[in-house]
Amino acid sequence: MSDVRVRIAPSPTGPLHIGTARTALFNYLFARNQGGVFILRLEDTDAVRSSIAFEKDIVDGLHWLGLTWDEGPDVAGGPDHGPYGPYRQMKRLPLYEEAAARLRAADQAYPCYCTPEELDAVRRRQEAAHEPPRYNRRCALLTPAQRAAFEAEGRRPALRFRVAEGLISFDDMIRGRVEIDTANIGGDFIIVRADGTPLYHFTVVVDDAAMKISHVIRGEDHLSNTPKHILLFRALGEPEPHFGHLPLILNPDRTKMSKRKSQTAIADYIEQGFVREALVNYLALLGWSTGTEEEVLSLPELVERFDIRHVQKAGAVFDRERLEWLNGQWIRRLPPEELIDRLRTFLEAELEAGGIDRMPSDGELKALLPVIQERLPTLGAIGDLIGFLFVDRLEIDPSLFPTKRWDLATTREALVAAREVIAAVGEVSFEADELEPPLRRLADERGWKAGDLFMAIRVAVTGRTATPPLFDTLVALGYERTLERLDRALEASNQEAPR
RNA sequence: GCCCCCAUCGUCUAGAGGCCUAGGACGCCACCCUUUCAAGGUGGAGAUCAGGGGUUCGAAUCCCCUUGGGGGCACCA
Repeated sequence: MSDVRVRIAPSPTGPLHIGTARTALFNYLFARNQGGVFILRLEDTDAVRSSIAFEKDIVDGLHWLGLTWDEGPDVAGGPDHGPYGPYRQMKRLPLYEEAAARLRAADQAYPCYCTPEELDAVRRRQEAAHEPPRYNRRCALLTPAQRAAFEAEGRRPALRFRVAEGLISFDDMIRGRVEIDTANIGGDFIIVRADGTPLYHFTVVVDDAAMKISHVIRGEDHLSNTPKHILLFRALGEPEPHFGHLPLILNPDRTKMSKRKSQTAIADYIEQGFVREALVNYLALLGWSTGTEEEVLSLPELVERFDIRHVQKAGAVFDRERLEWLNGQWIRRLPPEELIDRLRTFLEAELEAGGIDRMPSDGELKALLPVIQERLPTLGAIGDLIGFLFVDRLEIDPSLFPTKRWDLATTREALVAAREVIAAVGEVSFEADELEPPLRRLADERGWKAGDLFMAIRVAVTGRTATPPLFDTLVALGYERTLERLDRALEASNQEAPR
């Protein structure tokens, strides 16, 4: 085993985001490719916004994607495992307190009595003067007496980290050498709130150090924050990890992907019937490529080929069409039993929503599978595809009758004739191969185009113009119901246009 | 505003100085297959490699500038 240790550190302040999922995936691919360790750590120090429901969404979502981690919590709200626990920041408070005390004792951090309102006013003034927002260091050199005076006022101090002057540089695994002057990072920053809870930039460093994280792979939005982290690692006397900043996932307008402009919750993709194989495959190829022309790759294949040096530097627009194409690819690759298994949830939802009146049996699904597997862009499309087979009473949109190329009289005449032919085939030999020849013959005899006849039957028995192949559909419907629906369509069309 | 990052078809990308008349995929268009819809097959349109300067015998590839885009600058993560 290598000494590679990477982590995904989501905060349970929202549902699992597509960007978080991709960052998790890249960390996972890197760890597995290198024979390293992949860790899940929950950054829940924002007590106001964090919730167990979001934690569940995140943990479940990562599991759903098929990612496995070696250390951390396995279940929302449940225990965690691993030699560097606990893996929830709110349970690591003593660690941060200890680290903060050390920085405080070494005067690398100092208490700041400025109120949020005061800081806001300063920031506003700087903005108005076109100056970069930056802490004015009012509390940086307070005397004990001044501190006592603030305390007497009842002010509770936050703890601020002293930012040293100088140039910070590091070799980003994706971007190469990056240099940032600490004069440009906004001045001394707060590491512990007035209420004693620690802040992100601080906890992330304390934990990455404590958990011996070797490579920090995260989104590019953290690139500018990296000097803060490096400064903290140094102040704490800890070795710096390697950093790698992934390109951002973008909205169609090329801004950072957001809930407002894109669908960002993994749960929504799951609910719409995207399969994990496709989502993983797609996300891996957003910002990375194998360097070959391979496109459809499983998680193990991705692990095998992953190379962080081939990760793109520029942001990547999320292309839902391409995801859907990949989803179709993977649905077609699923073993039949597996597909049926995954379809069940979606059929149940369809039943729940009243789209169908009964659940198809496994046998029925299995028989239908060959014609639906290549027609499903998402699992959620199943109701649309075959729902008409499982409704008790079919409603036909009157605008579909007569069919496009025929008038009502011809349509009705055709249905009457087709009903006779189908009835003559009989229940025993009700098979696709038995149905097609006589119906073709019928069209021939009457001088109709077979396609027009088939369309009339299709609309009559399914209520739709696009369906799986007609004869398979009729067989799935069954002898009795096919005749019944033909009769009803004839009745309905009669009422529509009485002659 | 300041700092940082980035820049190849509409989109995701291949490209590590000559293999590039820039390749693939999605999407789009046409044709084939075909009872509809898909799937599949074949072909096509689509990028003067953001622009301009260098370096070099030779640049999409290296350097600089410009332009454009993005991100960061919280007692959020």
